[in-house]
Amino acid sequence: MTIWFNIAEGIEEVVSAIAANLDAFDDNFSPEVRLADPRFGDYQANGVLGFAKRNRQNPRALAEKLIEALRNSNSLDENLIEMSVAGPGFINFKLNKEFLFQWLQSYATKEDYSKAAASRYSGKKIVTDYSSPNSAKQMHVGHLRSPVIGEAIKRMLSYFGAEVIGDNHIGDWGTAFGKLILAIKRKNFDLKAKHDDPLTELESLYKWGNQATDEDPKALEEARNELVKLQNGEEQNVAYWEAINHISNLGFHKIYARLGIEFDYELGESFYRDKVQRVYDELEETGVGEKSEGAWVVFFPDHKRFKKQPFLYRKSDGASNYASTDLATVLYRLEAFNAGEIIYVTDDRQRDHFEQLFLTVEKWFTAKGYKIPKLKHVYFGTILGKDRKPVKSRSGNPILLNDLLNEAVERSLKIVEEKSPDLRDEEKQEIAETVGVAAVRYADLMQNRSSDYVFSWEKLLSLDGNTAPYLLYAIARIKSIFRKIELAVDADLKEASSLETEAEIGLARKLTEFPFALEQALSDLRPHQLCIYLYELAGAYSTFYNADKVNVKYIPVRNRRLMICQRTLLILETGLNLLGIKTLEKM
RNA sequence: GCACCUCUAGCUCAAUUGGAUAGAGCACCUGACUACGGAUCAGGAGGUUGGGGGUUCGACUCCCUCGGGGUGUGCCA
Repeated sequence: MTIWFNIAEGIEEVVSAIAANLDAFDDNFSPEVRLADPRFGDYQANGVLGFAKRNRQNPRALAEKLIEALRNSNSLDENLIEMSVAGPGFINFKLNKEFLFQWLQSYATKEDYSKAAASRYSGKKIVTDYSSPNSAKQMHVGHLRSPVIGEAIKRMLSYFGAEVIGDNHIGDWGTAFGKLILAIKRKNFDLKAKHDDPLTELESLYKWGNQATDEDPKALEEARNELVKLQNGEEQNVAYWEAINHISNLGFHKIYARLGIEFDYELGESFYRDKVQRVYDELEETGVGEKSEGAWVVFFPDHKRFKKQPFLYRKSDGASNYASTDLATVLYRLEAFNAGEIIYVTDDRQRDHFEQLFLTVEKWFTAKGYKIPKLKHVYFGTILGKDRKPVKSRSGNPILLNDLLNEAVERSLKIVEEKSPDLRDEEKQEIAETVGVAAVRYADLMQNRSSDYVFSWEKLLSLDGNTAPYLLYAIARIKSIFRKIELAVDADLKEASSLETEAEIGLARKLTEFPFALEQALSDLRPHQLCIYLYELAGAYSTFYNADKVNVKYIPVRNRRLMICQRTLLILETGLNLLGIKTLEKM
């Protein structure tokens, strides 16, 4: 019998194949194999219930029929997997310890894992669009989720074998620059002079410009003119614009470096400024776009909302907006990258925009006969304060990302000094940096992305319970055991006896669930599913660690426990790496 | 106004997408071997899943309705 990497999927296939040969079932039957409550088994097939209902049959009898056919076929070795019918028609599968042991031996190395996983999405080409901050503004807590979630999704897709491009679609073009240039000119700000904190100064210039244009229609007119001059390539404004972006990008990349966020491309909105004309032309030529109230828009007569609320892709003054550049971006990603799929990671306030964008692309590409990439909006909840309003610090400004990370690292350092006073100062500092940054990232990732995000220092900086340090600690203890025994963590362990204790079996069972958890996280693009799994795994390890001593004298027992430690380490490190979180030797 | 999202233990969140007795962390209480790192583990207490109705073998999940909170809604991104 095959020892499948993803067990649920393996059972699913076997059951499907058997059902296909039974008269009682037809093509509409799907076994729906899921993880089961441990009281009943390891996996359960729920599909018989739904199928019986749809066809007005007795589910229990149908399940009996299916299980009998399964037994007769010998496709599942009953010495490895026990099966039974329960309740109204569930089919339960119980893996015995010999199966678990064989699984652990079949998938032993990093290469075994990545090879098994990479078959899933191989051949797919996917662009992930994440972070995408606006120039001339500092990143604050509101900018945390997109890069953190986006990086995790990119890495998971890549692990599954897809060819993934990470693109940072920086907001470096648009009306903000008119206001900024206005402010620079009126305040005589010297972009080339030395400034202590240039990005902060740019941000306050922008605020000044924004206020001025709000209060004074003449200033607004002037800002528009500056923008038009920039868009027409006027030399001085282009020079301002370049300097502004240079300063911004330096600031952004300091944060990315700290968080370990990596992009393949950073094609900002400005990159598409000479590509929007084609969008205008093609939308007009195909009749997808129309002129309305002076602007160019797309209506969707069949849509309950967008028949009245159009997608505005060219302003009445002829200028582009972010809809224009987003449209041009989709086309570029199709033609330059041959993207089969594009994933946007932004907050949920942009849901309407992306829905309209996707609908427009569909109409437009259909009319032109272009291949339509799969378009997905991976949205996340907004960051709120305790008052349910967008989060602010005491001064009224949002908390800066850099300050948040500094605080996290500081708190971690205190704990390191308390728990591990013997380490060198340098080492403590490095550990604190890793732990602090990991805690913040994990706190963000462990929460279902689509719910709103209530910011609290306490939550993002927590170091107890379901947090990154808990996972890192499990890793540090495993490594410590191997150091003590003076054995490499990937040493080939012969003479391992088969699993025996409750804690060993519990941990082994959890280990085999990794592919299922990963699949689940990826099917919905929800990294928190992986977090939940890793936390449960670390929990099962801690239970095991406290219950069964690893370094015992009797080698067959010691080796089987070491083997479980190795697999736990492998999965924890792989999983955290997929989430974009660095791991440690000691802490 | 219209549309969408949301409401689960004191707090912060899960719940395998309609499955079996709704689970974790924090906080609180009780315990743990001088055995490999106690940033740990074992246990306890804590629930009318916002209210009401419906669909069915089965509902936190789907439908209706009422209420609380939030977001979006033609020239910001």
